[in-house]
Amino acid sequence: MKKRITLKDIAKTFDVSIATVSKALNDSHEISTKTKFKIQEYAKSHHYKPNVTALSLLNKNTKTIGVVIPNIMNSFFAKVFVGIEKIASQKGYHLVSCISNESYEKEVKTIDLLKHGSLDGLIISLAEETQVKQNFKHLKNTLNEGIPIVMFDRVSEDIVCDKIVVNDLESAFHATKHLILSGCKRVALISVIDNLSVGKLRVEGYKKALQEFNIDVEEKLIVRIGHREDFDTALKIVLADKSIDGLLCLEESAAVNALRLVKQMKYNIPEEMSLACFTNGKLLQHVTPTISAISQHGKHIGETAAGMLIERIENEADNKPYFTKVIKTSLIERESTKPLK
Amino acid sequence: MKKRITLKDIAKTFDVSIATVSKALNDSHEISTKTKFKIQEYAKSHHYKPNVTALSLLNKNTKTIGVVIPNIMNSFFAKVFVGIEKIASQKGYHLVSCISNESYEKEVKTIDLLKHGSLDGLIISLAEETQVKQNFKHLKNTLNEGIPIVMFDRVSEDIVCDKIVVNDLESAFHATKHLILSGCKRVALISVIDNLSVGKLRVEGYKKALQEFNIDVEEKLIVRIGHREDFDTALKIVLADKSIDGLLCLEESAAVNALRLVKQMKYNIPEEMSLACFTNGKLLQHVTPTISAISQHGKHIGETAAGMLIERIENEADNKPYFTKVIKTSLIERESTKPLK
DNA sequence: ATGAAAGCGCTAACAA
DNA sequence: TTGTTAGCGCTTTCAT
Repeated sequence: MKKRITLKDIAKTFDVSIATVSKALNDSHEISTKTKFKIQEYAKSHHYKPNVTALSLLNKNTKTIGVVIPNIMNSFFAKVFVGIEKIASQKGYHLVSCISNESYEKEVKTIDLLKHGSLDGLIISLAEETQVKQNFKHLKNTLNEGIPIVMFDRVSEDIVCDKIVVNDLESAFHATKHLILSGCKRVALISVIDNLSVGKLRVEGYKKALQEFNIDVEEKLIVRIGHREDFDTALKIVLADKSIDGLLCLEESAAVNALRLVKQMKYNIPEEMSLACFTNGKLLQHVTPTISAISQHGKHIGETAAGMLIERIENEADNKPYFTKVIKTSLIERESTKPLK
Repeated sequence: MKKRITLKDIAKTFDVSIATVSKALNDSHEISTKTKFKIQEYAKSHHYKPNVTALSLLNKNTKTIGVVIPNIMNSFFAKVFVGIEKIASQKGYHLVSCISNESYEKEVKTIDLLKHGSLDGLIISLAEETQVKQNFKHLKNTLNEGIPIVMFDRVSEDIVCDKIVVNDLESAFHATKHLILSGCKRVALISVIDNLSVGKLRVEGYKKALQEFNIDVEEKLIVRIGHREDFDTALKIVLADKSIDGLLCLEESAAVNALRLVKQMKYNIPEEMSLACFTNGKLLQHVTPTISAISQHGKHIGETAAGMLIERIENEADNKPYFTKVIKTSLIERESTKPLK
């Protein structure tokens, strides 16, 4: 291992003090032009670069942001990550990333590991298990140590920090309303994320829309499917009720699976069965028929999150009040829903 | 910002030296049981955790691996990332990740930034632009500074380090052979990645298979489509030749797009037109008909890469010869190809 | 059993 | 204009 060159090495070469070299390289006016020149030349030709660890220790900042994401194979989170990465790298921050895999333990472990001196801030969307457990000590500790946090999507009211969410309730309200206005008489809701804050909000929005049209909320039309249960079986039971003519799925994979089943059952889509879902992933544009979706603008969420966090990190002193930013979703109409007249 | 507690603080509390506290917390036998006990208790109750930056500076390691990936929205790279993350976190390493976005400049910039003291090793798949430019100074410098690199998938012979690739040539050979054996008379190849090392190898494999069956290689059946060109137009021109009855696509998105066009043209799939492609993403299982694919086992590649790198980092002294590991792909047959008799 | 001192690589206040 | 010193938080010899 060829050792990297340090200030000390340069100092020895020119028989000057380390401080002189430091100042010369920082172009200090205290140093003579001649000395500066020769030192800078030498440093450049020897590829001197300051050791960032030493600088971190000195400045107590690491120009590093931690990103904790439940699952990178989920297109929403992947998009958010892209957004975060874009802004962070623009502003000269590194990303230390962890995939919590929906596990509380992994989330806690990483954050614990990260927060001790290697992190200026944290961006996180809670693991499912964490939202179930409702145990947020690890995050509260992090905040207590002065490390700012920005939460997105899966957030918790218990944690006082900046947040970015979409208007889940309103989006579900809007999508349900759209289904009804397009002619659906009985809309069922399919949730495999009833453990999540966002899942619950979406159910609320669905109910609200029904109420607006004076349609009774039937609990049996709200299908909550756990990880252990068999999705196909659960859905088939519901679809035994032939009067159902609309499906609101709370995320992408449920929609794609539901589509497969509905096609199997020989429904005409969208005439006899309409489908809409949350999260606008690639899949939805490529299945047949294509599925209408609520886009959460993941990349934008990521960019906003990184922006807010870096703002917070670099203007710590300001002590601005914490803020929750709501990103508006958009409904993208495709073949699985009837157009409004 | 509540300051984190340091050894100094503890030392002051008990009126002992910093060294004593350090030893006590490391359970040194040099320290009396009594002293150790009270110091450890105090540290625990005050949530003392050593500052990792200070330790990094001291130990010259950061327990951090850099990961440079061209595009995280690509399911192959996402899978690799998951694999890397799994092993790295198991072994106590953090991941600093960068999305190069296929840009040479971004790749160079990040690596330059990262390598100065904040990285024990690097895992990278080259950006497209880097493979075009064939300029690898940034990587050679990194190696020269003693930072080990593991390259995967898009590698270069110019860089002497550990590598992980799939048997691209052989896989294309096998897939083409499969198409021919299943009855295809004229197989075309669609590449939107002809700039990449892997793209070139796959073309070789395709040619080799034709030769094995004494079929003339027709250059016009090898369709190379650049980013600027319109995929649909280019493909339609080729498909004007109605005798083509098989398509080997070098990656997922080309296959999905080709499928769409072929369906538009009212071909029966797979009878009149068979389709197979590289990279086994989710999309392929959800389109109609489903598309046969060559799985590169991305997660396994990631796991292997992380394993090799950490091995290298932790046993630097061993100076083992560099090694290129070849991961065997598997062909997953779906509806877009005819079964072999 | 405990402490002093040096050092990891760097910056900055203060001296010379 | 240059150098000395102290210090960021920690470990590790080498005294005591």
